[in-house]
Order: sequence, then structure tokens, then C-alpha cells
Amino acid sequence: MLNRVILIGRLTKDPELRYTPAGVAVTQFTLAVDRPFTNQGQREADFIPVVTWRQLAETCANYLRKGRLTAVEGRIQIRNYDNNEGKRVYVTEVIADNVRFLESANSGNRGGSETNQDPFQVDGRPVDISQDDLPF
Amino acid sequence: MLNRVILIGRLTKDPELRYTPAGVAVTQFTLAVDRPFTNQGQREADFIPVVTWRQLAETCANYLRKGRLTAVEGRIQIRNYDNNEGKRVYVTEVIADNVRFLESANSGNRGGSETNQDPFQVDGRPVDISQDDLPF
Amino acid sequence: MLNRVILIGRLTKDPELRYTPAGVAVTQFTLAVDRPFTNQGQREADFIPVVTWRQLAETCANYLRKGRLTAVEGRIQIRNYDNNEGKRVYVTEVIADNVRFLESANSGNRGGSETNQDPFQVDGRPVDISQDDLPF
Amino acid sequence: MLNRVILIGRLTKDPELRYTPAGVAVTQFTLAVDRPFTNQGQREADFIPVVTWRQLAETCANYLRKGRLTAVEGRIQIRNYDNNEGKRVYVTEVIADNVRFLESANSGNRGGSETNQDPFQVDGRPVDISQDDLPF
DNA sequence: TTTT
DNA sequence: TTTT
Repeated sequence: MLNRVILIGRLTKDPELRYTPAGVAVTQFTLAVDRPFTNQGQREADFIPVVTWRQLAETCANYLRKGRLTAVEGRIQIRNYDNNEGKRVYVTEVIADNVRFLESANSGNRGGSETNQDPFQVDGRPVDISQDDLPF
Repeated sequence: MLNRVILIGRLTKDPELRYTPAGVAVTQFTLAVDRPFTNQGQREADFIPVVTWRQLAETCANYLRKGRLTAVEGRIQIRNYDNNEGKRVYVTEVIADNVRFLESANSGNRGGSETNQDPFQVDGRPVDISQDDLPF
Repeated sequence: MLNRVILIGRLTKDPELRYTPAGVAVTQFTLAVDRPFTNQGQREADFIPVVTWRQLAETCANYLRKGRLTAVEGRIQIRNYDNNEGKRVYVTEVIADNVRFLESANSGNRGGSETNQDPFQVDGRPVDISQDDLPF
Repeated sequence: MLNRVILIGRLTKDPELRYTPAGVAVTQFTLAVDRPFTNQGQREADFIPVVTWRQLAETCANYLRKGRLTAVEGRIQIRNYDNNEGKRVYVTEVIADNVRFLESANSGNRGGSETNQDPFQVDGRPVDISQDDLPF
């Protein structure tokens, strides 16, 4: 009936862009979301898989990078498949319909995979992207 | 950093109340949340596991029943354990800190496990419960 | 950058459907949302104005009624106009893009404005409506 | 019944810390939240008043500054008072119970009111604060 | 009355 | 001005 998720966290790796056999773009990445109450001062986070589709997938693949602070809006989805041992496996992901880049290309990731320059990023401001036409 | 989930759905079964070795109440139930766009008119839902703790756990165990329309606020949490084959298994759950009963004891579940009467339910109105002191 | 609201409450009156000069449907209603902590047992609520547009406006006008328990997803919007004394007035509303009817036509409002029968309502289950193409 | 708001935006001014007659800290600030669809490329935002209480109020007053990108979780509240012409005025605010600083003290505000140094800010990472015991 |  |  209603299924809404909002996350703010950092990418654990560069996003991965792939295409379905029908040619639809899909980008997957994982957000590390720090837990609010780290009881004994331990560092704890949830690593939440996020999936985006179509235009949003391509924008995410182009402009998100490992370590970037990112806000995601979407819904929880659970899919299942049978693994190579014939056992049913359940995968829980957040299907995002709205992603906000909270850090520019020039911050948040010192060294590493920072290769492509962000043409939309003017003077370190965030870029907004939205997608209303979800594929499913 | 920020991790917020809001769901509205129906319980797939009666909730299960258990206690940790330290005596803390934990209630688990699953919400069936219908997907918004059922493309070819097929019936589709996500079955999302929900966990509540302490006072909220006991209230949920007392007043929620299979089939009831229920709103849940919480956060996504991923825990892992090693199964009996020594393989690491990841479990994704919504840890709820706020549950709203959207249906009274006298609706939503015709027959079945409807045994205990709800003393708070006056003339079919919802009951609000909140819990701010999460166990972790 | 990100602006998301989720409410569950009851309509204070029947919704009002109007049309813009360009013929676009707009429906306005107010949700009474009970406050969580009624400190001294007092009854308190916020009365939050909600606006829907186009197809969603027409569905709301047709199926929502005074007293019905309703879930709304949307965003906060503040508009202003100059009143007849030439003073600027600010109005805060929730622009909804998703409305869920949590009560059927046969509950929640005993007597009163209950006239039209809901053709979508089968056996008292909620009806889902969504609108992704907001007018502004 | 349920009233949840999540915003990401920038402070229009430095926050204002005051105390109630009973000595309770209250901090008010306004978030400029850019609208998602700027139809004709116009620059548009909603300016949403936010209120925090107690410990959270003091932390916000200490570490938030004009221009900072900030995430806020809370609920919509409408209060009213009679103005000096004896007319009832309604004020809509977001009462925050969770604020996330998305920008360090060393970014986002070049020049201006940037005076106090943030002791919690280590290497430009955000700081999380939470408050569960709202005053009302 | 507003932020970048 | 408000709902149950």
C-alpha cells in the first residue's frame, strides 16, 4: 500500500552500470549508512544495496563515485531467485526513484577512482535528479 | 546518517513475541505491502520483515493480528550470521520505532486467529503507540 | 533538494473539487492528524491542508469523504498572495502525489455526506491511487 | 496518527537560539528547499521554518550556519496565536527531532558569519545528532 | 524578508 | 472553523 524509504549515506564503491537484454539501463550501488546510536562508540553502519533504472541509472553511473555523500528516495523491494544449488535466495534492495548528490566531484573522495569530470557540477553545488517513470 | 522507512501493509501471520536471554521482549512480523504498479494486473506484494523491541514489542504482540492493516515507521537494518553450513547469511529487516494500528480488532480478519479482545479499542478506532527508547 | 511528507489522518470535511481557468482539476481537503504525545491526556491534532491535482484530484473528490482515515504522501509547499488589505499572506500546504484510502465507503462515516457508492471498493479493502505527473 | 517530514536544504540565515521562560532552549531556522521541477528553468524554492528543542536546539545553534546543507527529520505542526489586531494567525513549522549536518564548518559558507570552530568535525565528515525526548 |  |  505504501512503501517509502529515505537514506543518506556514502557509496562503498563506484556504481555499476549494466543493461538488461532489452537494453534498459540499471545501476547498482551500495550505501553505507551509519547507525545513529553507536552504543559503545563502535563504528557501525548498514550497507544497503540501491538500484536505479533508465535515465536515473545513467546519471548515477556518470556522477556518483565511491565515498560520495548521497541521498536516496525509493522503496524496499524483495526479489528472489534460485541459486546454483537450487535453493531460493531472497535479495532486499532499495529501488530508488530520486537521488540527490550531496557532494561535488571535488570532495569526499580523495584519490582513487576519481577520473571523470562532472560537467553539471558548478562550483561544488549538488545536482538534483528525479525520475518518475519507474520501469516496474 | 539517515535511514527512514514508512510502510503500510497487512500482517501475513500473527506476530511472534519472544524474549532475549536478558529478558528483552522482541516481536517479529511480516508486512505484505502491495506494489503500486501491478503492470499486467497481477497481484504483487513485497513481504517485509519487521522487528519491534521492548514495550512496543509487547503492544504489537497483544493487538496486532494476521490480516490487519498496519503502518510502520522505522529503519532498515542488515544483520548477518553464519548458518549451519558455515556460510554467512544476511538478513534485512525493518526495525520499527512507531507502529499504528489502522484497523480495529473487529475488522480485517474474519475468522482465524482472532481470539483476544482489545481493551484499548473503543468503537473501532485505531490505537497509537510510540517507542523512543530503541534497544540498539 | 529533498522535501518529503507522509501523513495519516482523517478528513475534517468532504473534499472540494475545483478547476483552474485552464481546466485543470484541483482538490483540497484538510487532514486531522492526532499528535503522538498528548501530554496531559488532552485531545490534540494538527489540521493540515492537502492539495491534489489532475487525475488524483478527481479520484480524491470521488472517493474521499469526511472522517475517512487516509494516508498522504507529498511535499510541503508555501505559496503567497496579497490579501485585500494589500498584505502578503503565506499559505503552507502539502502537495500530494500519492493518496491511499485506508477505509472503505462503508465505514468511518456513519450518516452525513455519504452519498456516492465506491465502485472500486470490493469487500472493504483500500484502493490505491498514484500520480507521478504533478502539474508544478 | 502519523506525521513525518524529511527535508534537505540550506539555512537562509544563522540559527536563532532562545529560551522559554522555564529555561528550555529553542532554536529556529529556515531551510531553503529547492523545488524539484523548475518548469521554465526558473529558480524556485520553499522556505520552510524549522524548530528544535533542548539539547538539539543547542547543538544546532552551535554548529549550523547560514548556507549550510542540512537534513532535517520531524513533523509538521501548526500553532496559532492572536496578533495585535486581535486576529488569529496560523503558523506552520517543522518540529525537528533529528538534524544532520551535511557540510563541515569549512565549506558551504565562504566569509560571513563563520566564526566558531566545530570541535566535533573531524576531516570534513558530517556530525549526527538525535533527540528523542521532544518537549511537546 | 530568504539558501547555493 | 475542524477528524475519530
